[in-house]
Amino acid sequence: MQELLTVGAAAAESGWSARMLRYLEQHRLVVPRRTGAGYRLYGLPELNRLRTLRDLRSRFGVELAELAFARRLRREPDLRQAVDAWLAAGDDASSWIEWEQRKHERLLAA
Amino acid sequence: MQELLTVGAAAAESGWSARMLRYLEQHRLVVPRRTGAGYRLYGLPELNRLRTLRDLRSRFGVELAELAFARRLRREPDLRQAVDAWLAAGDDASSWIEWEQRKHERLLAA
DNA sequence: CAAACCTTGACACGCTTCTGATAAGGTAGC
DNA sequence: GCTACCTTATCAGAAGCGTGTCAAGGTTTG
Repeated sequence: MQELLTVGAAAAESGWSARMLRYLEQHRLVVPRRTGAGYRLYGLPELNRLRTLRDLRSRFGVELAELAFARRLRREPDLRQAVDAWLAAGDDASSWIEWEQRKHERLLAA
Repeated sequence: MQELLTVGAAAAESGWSARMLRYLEQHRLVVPRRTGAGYRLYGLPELNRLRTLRDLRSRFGVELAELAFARRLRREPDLRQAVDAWLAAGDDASSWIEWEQRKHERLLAA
């Protein structure tokens, strides 16, 4: 029982609120196991996951939906390819094709 | 002047509304250049981006915020690494699918 | 100059996410 | 058997997204 924290203790330990721990479980982001009577029990792996998740959010402002999308990206090659293509096409006017085209268009627009 | 469309024409051509074209520009997803007086001018590259963006949304249900996040992922190595670490640590993968599925069910329920 | 565009800015609506609060009831340990 | 915790369920509210719409004013062009 030393390493297993109940929800309130895990909340205090991890910096989340107990409410949020339940929310995170509901969305299967951090799922603790349960005691016979249904109490949540958080072990070291869960606590680590809670901490890193917290870090992701506070340092980078990452939302949960965005994490889910990153997940999709790595397991759906079609999607990943489509997104990469789209981003590569325009992300910073870096493409000289586009650059050239703009030059010509600018001449025409004068 | 043939290839450069003003916002209304580009809207008609691409299937977005003019309002959304301005919205997309505001979020730097598709940024047209401007005429001297400030009119937006959409060329072929922009029209293509608009079309492929529509495709991304309809085929994969990608939201704009998610695309923006994908863009962040390729620009911010710290972020990318942190996210990858989190995803790699996430053993129980099946749960994430469920999360996404709920979202799609909600979208379909219209 | 008048019509038909365009500009920015704002308000508004419906929907989703995240978070807290509160209620009604079960469990553990002294 | 009290007390302090836990459970689920529900209501509430701030903030953001995707859109439409309207207002006040500039531009192009016939």
